[in-house]
This record gives sequence, structure tokens and C-alpha cells, in this order.
Amino acid sequence: MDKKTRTKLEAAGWTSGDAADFLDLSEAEAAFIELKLALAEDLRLRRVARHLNQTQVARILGSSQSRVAKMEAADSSVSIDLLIRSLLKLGAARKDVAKAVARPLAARAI
Amino acid sequence: MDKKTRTKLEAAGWTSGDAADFLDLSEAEAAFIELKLALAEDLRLRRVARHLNQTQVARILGSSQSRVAKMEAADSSVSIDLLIRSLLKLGAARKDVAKAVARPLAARAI
DNA sequence: GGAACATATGTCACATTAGACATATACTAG
DNA sequence: CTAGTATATGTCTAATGTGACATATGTTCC
Repeated sequence: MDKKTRTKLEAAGWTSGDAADFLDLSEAEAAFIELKLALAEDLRLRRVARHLNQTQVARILGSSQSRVAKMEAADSSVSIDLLIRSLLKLGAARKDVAKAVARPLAARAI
Repeated sequence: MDKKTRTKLEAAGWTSGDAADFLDLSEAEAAFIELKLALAEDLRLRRVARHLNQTQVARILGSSQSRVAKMEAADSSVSIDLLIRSLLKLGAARKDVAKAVARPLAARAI
């Protein structure tokens, strides 16, 4: 967010100061995407670690192969709810999900 | 899950052994609810720490007071997606969300 | 009691998400 | 090349989530 916008918003009453960070919404959006990608990646890692294919995981989750593919791709039609429910069904504990949430994304091929 | 059910399922082909844990779906459901409650609780803590009321937070989030109340109550009409997006908009970092995900629930009054 | 404020609950129209299915693409082994 | 298998993508209907609003229930101060 540029300074002009910030000033305008502050003029509108957002002057608390300790709340200035919330103004950068795009940062929140970026963090959200990253978090989702991290969960999707974790789902794939868990599946591969178990030597399962997407069809088998779909059966476990009560879903379909295509949906599992989309989950692992962090497709826009996939919610974080779904990713977390899936991880838990695959045996992850709450703290495992937390680890996945915090974990930096793996380096990606260009 | 009782032993009988497990045996039956294993007979149906679920014999991998290292995947036995996924069978307890109700455990996954319980973990999901707890996780959601933990996030909702964190949202309230963040709001209170800033001395904001629900209406003010609603403005920050681009939502309504009633929705914020429901978020904090972990209402069934509230998704984990919404809770996480809200936490991030309130300035939480990914690792803060992770902490909230892992944190045990506060003791509750009876 | 009642005014002023904060939080909770119920409902609705509209938007988004889920599972299913078909089909496309990718990779291996013969 | 061609089967066989794994993964990816597009699209449909039903289910669920969302913000908004009205209204209810606290809570505090006079």
C-alpha cells in the first residue's frame, strides 16, 4: 500500500498506529496463498510417503481422484477446510497440520 | 474404532498397517473441530488485545458484526478459510496461525 | 427502569465449494 | 505404437459458506 492511500485511510479514522499492519491486505492475501500451497504440498508428501496413488487416497477421503489432484494443485476450487480435513483423515495430528502451515514452501522448478 | 471393525476393514483390503490410523474418522472430525475452535479463540484474543469491538473488526475484515460474532463462536456457518483469512488480515503471520492451530484449547467454564 | 453500547442469533439472496464424471495428458513397459 | 496406469483439467448439480440485515440478549451507567 502506498503512502497516499495510507494517509487517506488514517484521515478516515484509522489512526490507532498499532493496527497499521492490517492495512496491507495484499500481504495477507499472499500469506493465505502460501499457506494453502504449503498444505497442498503436505498432502502430496503424505500420500507419496505411503506409496498411495490419488485414487486410493480419494477412497480414503470419500472423494474422487480428480478432486485429490486439485487438492494437491491447490486449485482455486479447493478450500483450506478441505485440505485440513483431508490431512486429518490421512492421520495427521493437529500439530502436524500446524507444522505444515508454518513450513516454507519447497523450492520450485522454474 | 473397535477391534472388530478394524478387522473387518482389514479383511476388505485395508491391510497396509502403517495406514491403520486413518480408519478412525471420528478422531479426525474431533481434531477438525478443535482446530477450528482454537482459531476462533485466537481471533477473539487478537481482537481483545487490540481493544477493538466486533464492529470495528468487521470493518477491517470487510464483513459484519454478526459474522465476527459467529467467527468467534466457531459457528457451523464459518469456514476455517474465513478464520484464517481473518487472522491474516488482522496482522497474524503464517507462523502465528500455525501456533494457533497447534495450541490446546483454553479451559472452558462448565 | 431505561438509554447506550456490545455481543449473539436467525434468516435470506447470492457466491463459492464439493463430489462426480468425462476426457485429456504423461509416463512406462512390452 | 499401444496398453495400462497415474495424474490433470473442464464442467455439471447439489451442498455449503458469506455478508447483510433485523432482532434478541447481555452489560454498564445513570
